[in-house]
Amino acid sequence: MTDPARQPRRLEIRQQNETLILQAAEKVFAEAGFGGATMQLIADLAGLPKANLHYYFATKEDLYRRVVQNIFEIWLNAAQSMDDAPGPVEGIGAYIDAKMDISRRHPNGSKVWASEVMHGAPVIQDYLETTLRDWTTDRAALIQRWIDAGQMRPVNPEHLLYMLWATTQHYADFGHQIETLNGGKPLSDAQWREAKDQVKSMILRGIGALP
Amino acid sequence: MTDPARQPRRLEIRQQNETLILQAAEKVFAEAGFGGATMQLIADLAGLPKANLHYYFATKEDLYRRVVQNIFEIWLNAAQSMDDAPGPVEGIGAYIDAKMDISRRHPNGSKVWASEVMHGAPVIQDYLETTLRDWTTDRAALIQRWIDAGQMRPVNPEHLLYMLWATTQHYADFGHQIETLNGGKPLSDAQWREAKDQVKSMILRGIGALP
DNA sequence: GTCTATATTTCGATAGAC
DNA sequence: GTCTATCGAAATATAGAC
Repeated sequence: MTDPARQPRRLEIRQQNETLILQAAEKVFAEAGFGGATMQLIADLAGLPKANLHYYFATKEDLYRRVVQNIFEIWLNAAQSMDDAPGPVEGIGAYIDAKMDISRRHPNGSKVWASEVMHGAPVIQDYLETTLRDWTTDRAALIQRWIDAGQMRPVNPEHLLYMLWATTQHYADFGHQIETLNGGKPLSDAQWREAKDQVKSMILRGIGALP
Repeated sequence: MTDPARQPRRLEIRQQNETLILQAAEKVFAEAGFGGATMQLIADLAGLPKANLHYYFATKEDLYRRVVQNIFEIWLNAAQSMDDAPGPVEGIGAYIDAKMDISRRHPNGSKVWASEVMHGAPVIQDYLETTLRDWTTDRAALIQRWIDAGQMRPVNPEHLLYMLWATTQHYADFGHQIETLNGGKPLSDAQWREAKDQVKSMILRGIGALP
């Protein structure tokens, strides 16, 4: 009777349903935007009555905020790869690899983030001003140390970071356009490898870290 | 009485009001998304009664479609700069200059386009499959000729185009994030020049067109 | 061509039985 | 914790006088 496998505790039920709802919400918010998404669509995709969504998330905005926070944390974790590297080839190369992998595996999260920022970040402005600003300052300093050590050309670190974000996230946010230009078919495994190689090659050469 | 300056003809009234509505619509669609935008918000911004919008544009989607077409044509015109150039330094350099200028002067149009593509291009899919695909094929061939002539490294032309679009449009689409990281202030004239120089320098060196 | 009033639909959110 | 029924607000779009 108290076997968790047969009779899940309240907490486990809550976590399971929250995850289910969050996955459905990410997809619907990505495809329709915040304003275009409806609680009914999310509920249908999750296979739950609409009222249950309001039981787990008080408002549509609460649900949306959780979706945005998720992708932000995924990106922050991926950035660890940059910190332990001995130089830009390894550090920026690993960061590009990680960001490209996320664009492939979490395209919807990336789109929700992009949409949120494009609309003026009404919900996560505090993240931009605290966590993201601190992260950016630290990584700009790291890049500057590589420049001072002669490991790459003297570029503006902020604009390099913008280029890294823009280029890698483009494969998620504009994935539909890329797919259309690819004859209507998603990029294959080989094409994704090619994309990563091309992005790394052009950027690492662009900053003088590779000959 | 028939003086056009005092007594505008019907056609002129129509064009004036259409332009007024389209400008307001671009701003509202950019800030709220298609689903979040309301005809009332657009009407208020244009200073017209809501019913007048439906007199000039039958539906919200018709109005939206016109806004998306506008930015697309602006980008196509800007691409002329690439065609007459003797090589990648001049051609891609001029294209980056033009795209960066558009990101600064038409950030809302860029955001509406980005949002449309992110949501699967429900309204302008035919543009992607015809005009954009042809444009991309032609420019990829142009880049390939520069490669064959030894004017740049052998990169994948499509991925170079993606990098150009991503990097330049990022300054419009993620302008709010950039502004926040810039201390809450928009980029100054000097900072926009710096951005253009950095983007051109990194990309042109990345493709081996500059030493 | 302009504008007020309104029809109709749909949404977010909640009440209350189970 | 689940679900049906429903409320009240807000949206698109239109009717019809001017």
